[in-house]
Amino acid sequence: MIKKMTLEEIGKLAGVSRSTVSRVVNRQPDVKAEVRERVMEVIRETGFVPNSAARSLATQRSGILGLVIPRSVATFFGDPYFARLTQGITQACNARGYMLSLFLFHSNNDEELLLPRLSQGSFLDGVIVQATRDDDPIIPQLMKAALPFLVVGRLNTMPEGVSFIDVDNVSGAYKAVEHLINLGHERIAHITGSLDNRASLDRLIGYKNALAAHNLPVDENLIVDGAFTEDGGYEATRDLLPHQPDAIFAASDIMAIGALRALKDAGLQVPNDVAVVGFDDLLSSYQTEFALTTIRQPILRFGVSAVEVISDIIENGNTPPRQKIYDTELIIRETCGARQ
Amino acid sequence: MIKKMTLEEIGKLAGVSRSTVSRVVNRQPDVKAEVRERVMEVIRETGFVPNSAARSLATQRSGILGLVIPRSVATFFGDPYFARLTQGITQACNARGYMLSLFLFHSNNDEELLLPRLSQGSFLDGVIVQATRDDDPIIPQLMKAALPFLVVGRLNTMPEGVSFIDVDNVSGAYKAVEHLINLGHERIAHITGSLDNRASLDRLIGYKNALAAHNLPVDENLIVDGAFTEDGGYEATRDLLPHQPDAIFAASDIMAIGALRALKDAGLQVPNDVAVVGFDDLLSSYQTEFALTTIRQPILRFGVSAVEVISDIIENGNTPPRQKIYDTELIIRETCGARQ
DNA sequence: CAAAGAATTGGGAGCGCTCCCAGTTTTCCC
DNA sequence: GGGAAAACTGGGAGCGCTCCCAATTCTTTG
Repeated sequence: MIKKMTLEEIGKLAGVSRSTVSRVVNRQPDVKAEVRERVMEVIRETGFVPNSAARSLATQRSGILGLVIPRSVATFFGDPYFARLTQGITQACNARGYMLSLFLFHSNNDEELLLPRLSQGSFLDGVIVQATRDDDPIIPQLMKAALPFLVVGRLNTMPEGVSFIDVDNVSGAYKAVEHLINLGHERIAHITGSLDNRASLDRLIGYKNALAAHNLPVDENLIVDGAFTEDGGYEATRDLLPHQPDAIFAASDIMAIGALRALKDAGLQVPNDVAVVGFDDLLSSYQTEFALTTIRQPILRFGVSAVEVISDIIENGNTPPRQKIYDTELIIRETCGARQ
Repeated sequence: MIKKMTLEEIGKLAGVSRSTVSRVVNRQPDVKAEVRERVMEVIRETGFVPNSAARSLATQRSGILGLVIPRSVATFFGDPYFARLTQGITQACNARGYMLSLFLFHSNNDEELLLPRLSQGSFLDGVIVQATRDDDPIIPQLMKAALPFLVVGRLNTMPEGVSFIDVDNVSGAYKAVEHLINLGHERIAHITGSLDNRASLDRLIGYKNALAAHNLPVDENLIVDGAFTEDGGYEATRDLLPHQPDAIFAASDIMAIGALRALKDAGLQVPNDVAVVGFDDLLSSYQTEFALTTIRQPILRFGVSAVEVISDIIENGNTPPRQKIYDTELIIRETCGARQ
């Protein structure tokens, strides 16, 4: 069991003052090399780590970032999206010396109780918030507090002056559909995610844009909601089959898997009878049964980038607001038929 | 934008001293009702929240718990197990007023750099650590630091005096297999998880115990490693089929899904030709294609309980070490055939 | 060799809170 | 109504650190 030391005590052991030890700990230049070495030695021997509360109090900085998952999306926390995002964020935090504090709101009550503590207690230097429903009070509340924050994803209508990072869902969907069109498909169906969600909406727009750009008609019978679940994708595909699509673009890989399964059960060949393209490319590690062509979102880099942006905001203020949109990448595997 | 206030300033506004405001904020009894009300009013108006660094410095308590995912298991972070566990933990943290700090170690370097800061900086009141490989240095390091901690899961050989909570994998597996035996099955196969893992090992023991208790032979051909993945379960099942099992107990639901798929592809009926039982019951929300009989682990409650135990240790010390083992529950659905 | 300048070091003050103790006010009871 | 006890309140000290400024030591240079 290691005794907790103070700067003062370390100083005594090394025969210098509190201030000098502080300089050594904080890597400030004005210390004679020989003295620095002596102090470092004592620090090494004692395993001294400065008290973070005292440091925060003195510097008005905590070195802690918050990751806030609002109530309205906390139920999706099991989604691999969050796992990856969190991995990216922690990776970047570790690299930059930030600690990460996780706020998963389960109830209204949680939000009401925690939000003020979180935004006012000067416990956090900045916050990364997952985008939520437009009418969620979190973002307005965060704006009122003088706390730097960054939204990951977007709302349908984004308040003025808010920093965010997001993926270009419109162009991602466009790429997927254009790829199918280039392969000669004409009756391209779309399985959407839940449409209360900006990402789903954007992917739908991209789908329609691509059809329009290639003079293909939009057939509403070929657009079905799959609710972002595998079963939803399965059911949607069953509904789609009577309308004879020759390709399906699913707004998520999970739904694409459901679609593939439905096609298999219906005795259809992929990609010969029906081609399939998904969206996300988050599943690769879990699911290799199908070699799914998909649109890759760089979620890991996304998390890393979130930390970079928020720390930029912390250092330099939120003007102008940072608004970054990441590109997606078409990953061609086998379900689209391009590899035959 | 709300100005950050101090106790002193709130006191001035309410016409009382710093100390009285402190008493009100901390719900101490010795304040006249009328004064208390006046102070509360000012706090409400100003949205005052006490500075947490100052409070931590004075009380030597941070109100923050750490959740540590060691490097050797961080790659599994996408597993729904962690999502659920984290949900349970955050839920309990929110309820008890703790903040949660997440440490996901990605590299050796992360561990070496962060562990001392984490255990010595008096930044955390206590730590919940996911169990890891036996030779991982985290637990020994945590023992050396004077920081309360609790292990979730178990190592193969658990150091003396360490507190942990775990699920009774042996009896869970026993229940699953006994259920199959009671249904009249005799050639019961077992798809194991990765065997470098205590949980897999324990489930294997439970499987063997149940066979032994009912005088059934252990046939090594009926025991195959499925590596905790769906594909692993699929492959394992293909390897199993030549040995004609009449039932399969998979050590995780994911592997059970793989098994079901393999059986389907082989043209076998479930449960008539082969019965299947899984383990976990964590997938229900994602996957409803098969009504899988399984052994439920109460992971959510597990997370909640972790917070309770660690805060008990924080308050009352780690003697005697807390060691709790949670029971599992057999969930009978359709793949076992009990419902026919 | 002295004076000026640069490099290094030490110590006071203060960050905002809690805790303790010494007042001060109120209440109670004979 | 007076004294003791109870209830309440205020202010000093201190938590361990950083930041600033003054003091000291070491270099340089004319």
